[in-house]
Amino acid sequence: MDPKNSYHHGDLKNALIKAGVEILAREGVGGLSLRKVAKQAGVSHAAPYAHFADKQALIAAISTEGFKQLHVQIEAARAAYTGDPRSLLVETAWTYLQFALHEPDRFKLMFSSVLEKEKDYPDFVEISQRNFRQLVEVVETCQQGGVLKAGPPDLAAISVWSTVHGFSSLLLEGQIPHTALEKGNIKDLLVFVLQNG
Amino acid sequence: MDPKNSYHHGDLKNALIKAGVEILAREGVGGLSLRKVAKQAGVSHAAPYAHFADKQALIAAISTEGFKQLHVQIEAARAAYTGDPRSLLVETAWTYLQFALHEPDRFKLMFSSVLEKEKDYPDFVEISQRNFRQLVEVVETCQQGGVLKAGPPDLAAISVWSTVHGFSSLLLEGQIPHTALEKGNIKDLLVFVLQNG
DNA sequence: TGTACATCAGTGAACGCGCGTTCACTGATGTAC
DNA sequence: TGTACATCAGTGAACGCGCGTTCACTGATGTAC
Repeated sequence: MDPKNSYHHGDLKNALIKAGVEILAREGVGGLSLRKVAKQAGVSHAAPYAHFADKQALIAAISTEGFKQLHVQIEAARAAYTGDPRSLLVETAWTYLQFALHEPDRFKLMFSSVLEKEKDYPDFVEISQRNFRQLVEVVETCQQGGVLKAGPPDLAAISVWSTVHGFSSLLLEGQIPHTALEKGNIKDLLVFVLQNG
Repeated sequence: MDPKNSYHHGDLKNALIKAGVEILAREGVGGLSLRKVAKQAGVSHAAPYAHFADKQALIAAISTEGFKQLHVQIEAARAAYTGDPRSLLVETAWTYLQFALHEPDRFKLMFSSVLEKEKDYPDFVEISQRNFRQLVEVVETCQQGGVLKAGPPDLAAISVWSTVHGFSSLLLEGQIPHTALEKGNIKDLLVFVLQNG
C-alpha cells in the first residue's frame, strides 16, 4: 500500500508541487522544467500532464501554494502581536522577508510574472487578492494604533508593501552593498528601512 | 563604406547590445538568446563570439549599459532640481520608475540576477556602485534640506531605494491592484508611497 | 604606388542537449452485476 | 465473493525546436617593405 511503490501514485499533484519547490530551491527559476519536476517526484516525464494542462499550470500551482503559505505565516504573526501594532508591523514585514530569504526562487517565481496569463488561474488571482487584503488589514490596525499615518488604507498598504518587497528583492539580488549589511543584522536593517521610507 | 553592407560591421559590439535591448523590449527576458540577438543585428549567430566570451558577457554588457543610462538620467534630474530637495527626491524616484516602465524587461534583467557571476564583470560592479553612490548623494542632499530624516546616509539610501524599487517592481509585475491605480495617476501614487513608507 | 602577408571579424555547418508536448500503450482501481 | 468492464493514472518512445558553443573557413583590412 505504500504509494511510493504502487503504479498509481495517490497524490501526485501535490507531490509535483513539492518537487517543483525543491527544484526551485536547488536550481533556481531557470532550472525549473517539467521534466526535472517529474523526475524529482519519481515519475515519468509525461505523468504531470494527467494533473496539469501545461508547464504554466504547474507554475501557477507552485505560486499559489506559496501565497497560501505566506498567508498562514503572516496570520500567525498577526495572532501573536494583537494589541501591539508596532511589533505587528515589524513582524509582518519580517515574516515576509524571511519567506523571501528562505525560498528565494519561489519568491521570485511568485512575483516575477513567469506566470504569463494570471487571469487563467482563478485560484492564483484569488489568493493574491486575499494576501493583499490581509496586508491592508494589518496596515489599518497599525494606523489605528498610531504606528502608521492615517490615510487610505489600500494606498498605505501599497506603500508598506513597496518598501518591504523592495528591500527583500534588493537583498535577494545581492544589490544591498555589503558595507551596509556589515553594520548590523538584517532584521535591524529592515526595521530601519521600514521607519525611514 | 556603409558599415551595414560591408563584411566587417565596424561596431558590432554596440550593435549587439542595442539588438539585445530591442529583443528584451519585444520578447522579454525569456526571449533573449544569443542567436536572436545576432539575427536582430543582421549577423550570423556565431559572430557575437568575436566580441563576447559567452551569453553571460552580453547580458553583463546590456545591464551595464542600462545602469549607465539610468545614471545619466538621474544626473539630469539632479541638475534640474538643485536647491529644491523636495522635488529632487520625487524626480529622482520618478526617473527611476520611468526607466522601469519604459524598459521593463531590461530593468528586470539588471536587477534579477540573470547575471550569475557579477564578480566576473568589473564594469558592471563598478557602475552598480557608482549608481548607489549617486543615490546616497541625492539622499544626503535631501537630509540636509530637511526632506528626509537625519541618519546614516547609506542606510537612508537603502530605505528610499527599497521603496522606489519595490513600487516599480510591483507595478511592473502587475501586483498593484487596479482599484488603487484608478485613484489617480502613477506619479501621484509614487509620491504618496514615498512620503508614507 | 604596389605587393605580400599577418591579423582579425565575419560565415555556415555541425555538435549535443534539454525542453514541452503528444500519443499509443498498459497496469491498477473501482464499480455493476 | 467473483467476474467483466469502464475509467483513469501512469509509461516510454517519439516529435520538432531553439539553444549555446565550437570549428574550419573566408573575406576584408591594415601594415611592412
